[in-house]
Amino acid sequence: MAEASVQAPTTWQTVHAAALDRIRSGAWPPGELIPTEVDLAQEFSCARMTVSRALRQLADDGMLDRRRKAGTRVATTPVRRAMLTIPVIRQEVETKGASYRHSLITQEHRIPPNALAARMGLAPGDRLIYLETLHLADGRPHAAETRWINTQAVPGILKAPLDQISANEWLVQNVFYTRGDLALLAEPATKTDAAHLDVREGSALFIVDRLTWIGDQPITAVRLAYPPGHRMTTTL
Amino acid sequence: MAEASVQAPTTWQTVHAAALDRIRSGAWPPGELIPTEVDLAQEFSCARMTVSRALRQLADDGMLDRRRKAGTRVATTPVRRAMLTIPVIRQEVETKGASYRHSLITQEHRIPPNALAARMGLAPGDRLIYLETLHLADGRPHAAETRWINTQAVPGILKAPLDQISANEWLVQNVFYTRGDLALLAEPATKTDAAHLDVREGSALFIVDRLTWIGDQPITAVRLAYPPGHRMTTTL
DNA sequence: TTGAGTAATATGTCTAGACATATTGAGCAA
DNA sequence: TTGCTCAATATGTCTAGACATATTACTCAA
Repeated sequence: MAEASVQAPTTWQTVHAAALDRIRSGAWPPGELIPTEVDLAQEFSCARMTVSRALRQLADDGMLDRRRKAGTRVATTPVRRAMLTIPVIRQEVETKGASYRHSLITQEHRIPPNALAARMGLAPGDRLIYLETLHLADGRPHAAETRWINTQAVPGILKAPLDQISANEWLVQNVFYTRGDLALLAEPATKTDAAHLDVREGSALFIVDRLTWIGDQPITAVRLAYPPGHRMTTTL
Repeated sequence: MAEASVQAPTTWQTVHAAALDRIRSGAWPPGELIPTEVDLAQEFSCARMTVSRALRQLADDGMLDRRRKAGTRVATTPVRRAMLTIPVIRQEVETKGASYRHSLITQEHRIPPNALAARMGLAPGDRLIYLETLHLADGRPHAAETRWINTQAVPGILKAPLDQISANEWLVQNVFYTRGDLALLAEPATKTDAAHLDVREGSALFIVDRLTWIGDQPITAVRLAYPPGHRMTTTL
């Protein structure tokens, strides 16, 4: 029941693949101006929008630089961009096949250190919720969390049973942030870290530092400390 | 010369913004099925493709899950994805306003450790180029690089003057990889790290571990060690 | 020579209609 | 009940033409 070979329609994926191939093979070197959408549409016998869709995708992925009138160029620094997914910790643990549990160590109202208050744009003297939580995978320490929450931005948190649902999860489920700053770094374990994670003081910890906002209102500042051996991985 | 207020055309950005607002405000809760493209097109008095463009953008950003026939739902786990840009180290240094320099410490052919050979899928006994490079910002250590290069995949590297141009830069300019695995972690400084970076042995270093491929051929494996205090930052 | 004004041009987007494709769910048969 | 078939449906994509917009390149006057 073989169909006669009909002229297969050109999809944007076809153009995308062809263009990517030309970039990779060096036919279109970095910095080079590539043919216009109209030319490519003619070459591939398709509509200009089809080409546009393909090139936009490549531009989104950082392979091309596009500017009106100026045309489309191959990116000079082939952008090496990595997508890191920042999971809810429960998921992070459970996708490893381990069982998740968390334990609330400290919960109190406290005035944040000046540096943090400044970073969050708070008036001096403003109190925040301060939480210390230990996340466990199969009963073993997975990460130690230190968190400050701005109750003015998230009043609902005051009624949340944070010993049952972690602040991490509660916030993800209840609050959409509009902006977040993320920093990854290494730090030696403090005495507290060492006690929580059951490692020696001064051990090299992997730290995820995050500050999230709704508009210009700070919601929460988190420091997640992972014990030695933890790897945050991704594919480029 | 004020124009009479003409019916402004609805752009996909309008729909995008409106949809995002509904998601954030909770009008479209997580997991909820949102109206179909046809309905939204009617609501916003625009073509279906305009709505489609807007929703596709939101889906790309992880805010929506779309499936044919099943419809479009608000993502239950609002994927928090961070884009990390992995810069060429020269750029990383120069955007800080510092002057870049690198120094080649070791360059030799060597048989890689078994673990690495396995990870790269090499036959036992295959030799690679082994490089130790120190990257300097304003003359001070910025990062210590340990790199293995597969000459079979990149024969051109043999002719590159690696004391003048860093392997990092040479590879970025000359080789397109098709896939890369990236890991971020913390490690205590080895004796070698300590000497290169001028820190105490055992200090908490931020490590970027990368393995890149062309098709199924491994190109290079890199370990970049950053001294304490280094932060890799991004915005979500 | 310089600067202002203008035409040319490549990308960005919208439209309206059409067909493709995956998936669901209903109806029917074993 | 279980499994199969088929119609319904929402998204995915293509087309052809039109207008919008940013930016370059050119022209001409001060």
